[in-house]
Amino acid sequence: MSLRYALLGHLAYEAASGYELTKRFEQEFGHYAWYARHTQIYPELNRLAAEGLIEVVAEGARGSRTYAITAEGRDQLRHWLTNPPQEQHARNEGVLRLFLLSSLEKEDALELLRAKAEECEREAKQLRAISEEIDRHAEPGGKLPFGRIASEFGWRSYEATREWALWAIKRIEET
Amino acid sequence: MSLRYALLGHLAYEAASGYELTKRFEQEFGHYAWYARHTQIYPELNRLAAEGLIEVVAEGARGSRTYAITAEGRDQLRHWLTNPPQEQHARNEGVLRLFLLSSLEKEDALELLRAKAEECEREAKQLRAISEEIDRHAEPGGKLPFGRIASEFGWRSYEATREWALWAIKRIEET
DNA sequence: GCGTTCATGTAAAACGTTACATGATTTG
DNA sequence: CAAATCATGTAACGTTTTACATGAACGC
Repeated sequence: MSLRYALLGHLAYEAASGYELTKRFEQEFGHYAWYARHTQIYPELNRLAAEGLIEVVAEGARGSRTYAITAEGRDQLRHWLTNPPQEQHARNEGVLRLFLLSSLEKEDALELLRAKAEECEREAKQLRAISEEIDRHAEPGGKLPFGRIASEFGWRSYEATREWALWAIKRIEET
Repeated sequence: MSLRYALLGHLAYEAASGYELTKRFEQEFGHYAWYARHTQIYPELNRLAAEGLIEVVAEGARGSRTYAITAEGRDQLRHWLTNPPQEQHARNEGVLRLFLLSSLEKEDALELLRAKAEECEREAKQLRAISEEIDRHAEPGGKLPFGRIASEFGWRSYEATREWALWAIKRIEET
């Protein structure tokens, strides 16, 4: 069910083709929020169009179709966003791996944690650079670019994970 | 495929029954790392046992079976943990909702962000209290309790999300 | 002894991945 | 004109959810 709202959300920000949406799902958006492949995206776009939540607003080269959200789609998206469920759960392989580290031998765990801390540092720096780049190019007073809120969340998440990994290294070394 | 390693990881830390594992998946573990229901857990435990990766070490009241990981299971878990994939993606409805906020009207978005920031503050405090509680009860020099690494990750994640929400509120208010 | 919690299971439906498929347009 | 990329799709398979099901033990 979430996939359709992920798609509606993208299209609420701006019209796009299935191909363009697919690429976005492969970037920060799919990295933190919701990942999907083109094989799931195209059929869902067709269903959304059949239900009148989105519509084709342009056709381009190679059979590409640009979709835009309809008023009905915007209503449903708004309803979903403003009615969050009480409980929620995750399925994140990266975090799962971190949680299971304590089942490894001390040295194996420390090695993986050190590698993770370094990876997080690299990623945080990169996303911070992307954030600043977006800010430089944004016209002042214009709408907050879609990727901007994601990149900010991304670097803060990586930074928090890095600090957690450093804490875990210390705790494990103490034992 | 991840579910089996989540189960092996739990059992590598300590033996448990399907029922106990189910409860853990409903707590922090399922909240951040990997969520599963009993309807998925019990059949997978039976498969793991049939493959010799875990084994029944005790039978209790009401037909409960306590499983422990075998040497073969430990090998496979270690192999999985020490060979992480290059790319990884998430499917997290909570984060998805945050990412799509920018598609709402300014006031709706601000209201949700404020609610989120408060929720994160509450949760962070609670998990921090749980972390300290675990530390108080742990014997010094003993192994790092399984939930300890999770609760630390949890409160740091909530805190980072809270700070991000506060940043987003400021950015949206500026426009 | 009655309601709750413990403890496990199955089957159908929904969702997501992998493998396969096709052809148009652009770039060098 | 060949290779890369753009752009969409289908079908089989695997994973996860929902709905249904059963009975034992515990607390009052």
